[in-house]
Amino acid sequence: MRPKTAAKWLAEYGTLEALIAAADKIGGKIGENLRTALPRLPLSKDLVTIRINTPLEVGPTDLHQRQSDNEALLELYRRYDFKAALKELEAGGAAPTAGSAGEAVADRGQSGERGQSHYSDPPPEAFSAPGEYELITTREALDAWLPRLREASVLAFDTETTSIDPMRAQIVGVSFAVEAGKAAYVPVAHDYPGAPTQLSRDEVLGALKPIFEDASIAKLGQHAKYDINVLSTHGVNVRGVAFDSMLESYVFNATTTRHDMDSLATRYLGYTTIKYEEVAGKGAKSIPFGQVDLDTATRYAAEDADVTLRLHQALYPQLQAEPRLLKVYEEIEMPLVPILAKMEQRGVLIDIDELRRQSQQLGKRMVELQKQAYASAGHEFNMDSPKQLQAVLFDELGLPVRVKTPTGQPSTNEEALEAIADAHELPRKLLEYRGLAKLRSTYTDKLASNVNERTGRVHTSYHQAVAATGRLSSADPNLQNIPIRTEEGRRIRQAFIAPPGWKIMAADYSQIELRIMAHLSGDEGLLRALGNGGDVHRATAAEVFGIPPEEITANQRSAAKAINFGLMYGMSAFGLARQLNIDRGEASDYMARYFARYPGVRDFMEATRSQAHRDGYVETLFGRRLYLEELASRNQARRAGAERAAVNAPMQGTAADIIKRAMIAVAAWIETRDDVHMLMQVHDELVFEVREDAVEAVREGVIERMSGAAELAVPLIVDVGVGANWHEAH
DNA sequence: GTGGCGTCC
DNA sequence: CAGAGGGACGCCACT
Repeated sequence: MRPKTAAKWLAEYGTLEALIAAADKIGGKIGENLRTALPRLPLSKDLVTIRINTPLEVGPTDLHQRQSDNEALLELYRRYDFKAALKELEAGGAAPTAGSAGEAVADRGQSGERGQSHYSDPPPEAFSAPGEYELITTREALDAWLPRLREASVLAFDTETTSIDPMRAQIVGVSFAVEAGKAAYVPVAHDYPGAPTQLSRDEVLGALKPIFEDASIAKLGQHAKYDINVLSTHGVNVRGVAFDSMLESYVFNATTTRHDMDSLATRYLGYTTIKYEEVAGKGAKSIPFGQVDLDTATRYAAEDADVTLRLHQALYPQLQAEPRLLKVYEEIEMPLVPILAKMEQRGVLIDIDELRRQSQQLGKRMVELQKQAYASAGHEFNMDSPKQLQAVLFDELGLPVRVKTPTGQPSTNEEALEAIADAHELPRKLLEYRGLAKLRSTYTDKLASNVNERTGRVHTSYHQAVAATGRLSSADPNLQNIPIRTEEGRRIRQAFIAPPGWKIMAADYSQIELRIMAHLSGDEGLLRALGNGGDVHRATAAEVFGIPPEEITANQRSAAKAINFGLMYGMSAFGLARQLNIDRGEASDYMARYFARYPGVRDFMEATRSQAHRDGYVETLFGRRLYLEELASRNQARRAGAERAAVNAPMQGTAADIIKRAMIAVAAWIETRDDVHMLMQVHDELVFEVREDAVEAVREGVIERMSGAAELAVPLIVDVGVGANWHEAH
């Protein structure tokens, strides 16, 4: 059950007056929909009427900041094609108004004309919170709410727990809001001296379960995946999560760094929320939420649900006004939420003994290297400290400084050590030590510590609103940067295992970003090189060097590969030269030949840059949008960086869209099977555990759905590997 | 909290 | 002329 959109309501009633009259007659119900449709309240006479008719008082957002109130009103009318009212307003003119809006208009001069006033600084006015927040501690009070929850057009909910790790969290209370300003908190496990009697967790979850599990009741959360996971560990399988204010903000403008509720409330509602630290303290002095007194807890928890609802009312209409963004939100991001939740809950089985064995081996070798390094330097020092390393290498040993850090210091990174490795024995020792130290601290030891004692698995968190391009990210632990390049690192993957009778299956897209570049650019040469199904880099080398593919040398192939990848990142001839360890002239020559053979690629990149400068954003194939504020920067380096990002984002972002679509298709297919689970996503790869007897069927089904996730001008090729562990599956 | 470094796609 | 490779997460040292 979705609320009607503004356009539908206005179409139905014809005039704003008629709509308001209808709202008056029916009262809250229409008011609810109206609020969803028109969350902003321009200070015009017409909309003051709405304000009176609805309890909502959302602060002005970007629309009002960058335009006068009357202009904002006009834009709303235009957006909803509300002709009669528009004419009326035009007759009265749309003179700019004074005050904060005027300042914002001035601010707009920097970027507004290029559409970058899409969002702006926090609005000056707050809505008049708090609303009516009810504390529920009796069965009667809870029962009185149940029908309201069922009948809500959108049910906002939130859980309060004992941990930010959903796999370990215990629920201490649940809150919900059904209309702005009307929210409730149901504590179930607050325990402190003098704590009032509360309903039990079992009784409350038992009463709410039919509602949470009813897919026809549209639910809303802020970062709902967390609450879905928490409720899942409590035996409640949440369905029907149709909205998530965090993802609405992310799709609306992914460039905004933070999409947490406090930031969003400030930004879009002009409202300062109660901070968690204010009620529970922070650091060593913090107390569990269950020890927060019920009055304070109610103000905090009910506000969470209330603000979530208000954010949705502010953000969702803005998405509705952008059909392509709305599609990304409704058809990609929201369907992905329960899928990611499931992957996180399932986790990946880890062979912890294997990790321990590897850790010991690494430690042994590190001690040897340490001794050798001390002897080589003539004294002991901390090999993990770049600062001490710098003193030993460049001050004491007097080795030449070939590479500097961005702050101008002599660098001790891999490139720097390689550059002086022939002049002294120490750099080699350091290089090997560094590699091993990295493997042990970041992978073998850390991964082992992340294994959940209850499940024997690692349960990563996939962050859905972090990467500006639309990619997912993974944390705690990060499963998207497990080593693969070197054999000793790659062995870490031997610890990612399947249970007895099951296999690990890894399915990855072959050169997906290159294929997207071919598709978006339409370059005939590149399309041909990718359409033939052969070795793309070899084919590129053949084109660039003008010789048959079979005569291409290893060096020529790797040069072509470096160009193929480098171009997608906006690399220059200088960068290519460094990458391939050749001189700049040669690198320029390669790139010139590349562009001569693939002129469509050059044109596409140039077109992307100019479109980005014109609009202030770039888009993926599916309409996901990335704003690039720094395109307008006066700082040349920043501007150049933004241009590279502008060229890269459509490819990286389209790849992200495609694999997300694939995940949705695959998840729908495997939903009714009990012989396969999707475990991991690593940008162009999906990893499953598959029962042995189902391997062939699943291989076929997964390839079909991943390949079919987009129709490009070149085929989407998927490679599949199967093995006892992730290492073998590649 | 920042800088340096290193892992992945 | 200067600067020169996109997007992440996380470890360690150091302030």
